[in-house]
Amino acid sequence: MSDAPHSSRGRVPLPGLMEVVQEALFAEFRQELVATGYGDIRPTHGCVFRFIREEPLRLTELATLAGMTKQSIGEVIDNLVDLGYVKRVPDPQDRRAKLICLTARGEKAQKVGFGLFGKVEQRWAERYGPERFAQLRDLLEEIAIAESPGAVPELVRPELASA
Amino acid sequence: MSDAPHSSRGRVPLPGLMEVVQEALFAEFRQELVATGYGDIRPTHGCVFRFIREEPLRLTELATLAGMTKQSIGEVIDNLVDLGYVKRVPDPQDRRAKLICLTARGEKAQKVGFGLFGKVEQRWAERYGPERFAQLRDLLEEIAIAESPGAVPELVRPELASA
DNA sequence: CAGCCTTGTCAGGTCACCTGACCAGGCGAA
DNA sequence: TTCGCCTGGTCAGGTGACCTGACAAGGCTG
Repeated sequence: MSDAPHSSRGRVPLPGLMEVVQEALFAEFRQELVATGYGDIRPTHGCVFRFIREEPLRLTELATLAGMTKQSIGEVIDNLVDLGYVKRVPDPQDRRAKLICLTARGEKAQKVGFGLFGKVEQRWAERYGPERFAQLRDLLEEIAIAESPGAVPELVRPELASA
Repeated sequence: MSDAPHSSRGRVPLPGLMEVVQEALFAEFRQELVATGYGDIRPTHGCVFRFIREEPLRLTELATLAGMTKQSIGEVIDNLVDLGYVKRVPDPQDRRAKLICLTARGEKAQKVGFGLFGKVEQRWAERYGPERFAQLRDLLEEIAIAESPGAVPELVRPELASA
């Protein structure tokens, strides 16, 4: 009782707080995605859509970028192939390798998805104050780069975020 | 190219950003926890430690608070019983029910855990600027309450956060 | 062309959840 | 008081998203 606003006692642990906010944000995105007709895209699929751009990537490269094993990424890709969002194309440079490419449907979905991230974020910015929200994002970006170098390739390789 | 700092293009999607920050924060907590000798406490166990205070709770109440099924919470409790952090005590009020109580070891672990959350947060605050960091927390709290009423019982029932 | 490294796949395991079925015990109405 | 219904907890089994280990097909270097 009579805790100062930012004292150490009586505070909700920050990780839990971040988790509920992140979940709410993602849920709103997900809802939009479903409403747009892409309900078959699950959160796990993000690890593929995030990284493939103009030039396709190999499964192994994708695994490294996503910080997952080849097997796990392979399973996600199997799934996306079944759904018609990506295809495996034999790599002309190396007969062992396969290039993972977005199909036309996949490219469209990716564009829609990135657009919805922006839309939801803008909505939240208006809801909670553009200035404060911009500060939130700036600090989060700063922390992300400082704490997890390499975990945010889009920040290190900005060409990845150009979609 | 020549994007304004906060334009909609070329931005890392916010949910991903939050995820890496949250993960880094939690990893630092986890590391401290291990270093303090509580390496056998896994992230899943949080759903029990978070909610039990002076008066013990029933499994069902715990499940509701945690937003999980009775079965899932039951499994977590089984595990914590094996580790010696909690015990099941028959409820004198209702012979069907069992009260979930922290053992002495469990209470100590809980106290240490909450302390470490505070410690890590304070370290981050110093690292990134106490003012900015306090603003971050404030906005996150505001958003959490607004977006997920009920998902942060500690904010709604502040007595839960008094440890 | 022999031996080693890389690419992707197959098989199987784990962890953190879930649903469905069920029993023991409480409780209100007949 | 006892019958039928509701509730607390457990047992059994399933799923999704990862993991490790083993391996064949193909490239690369001496």
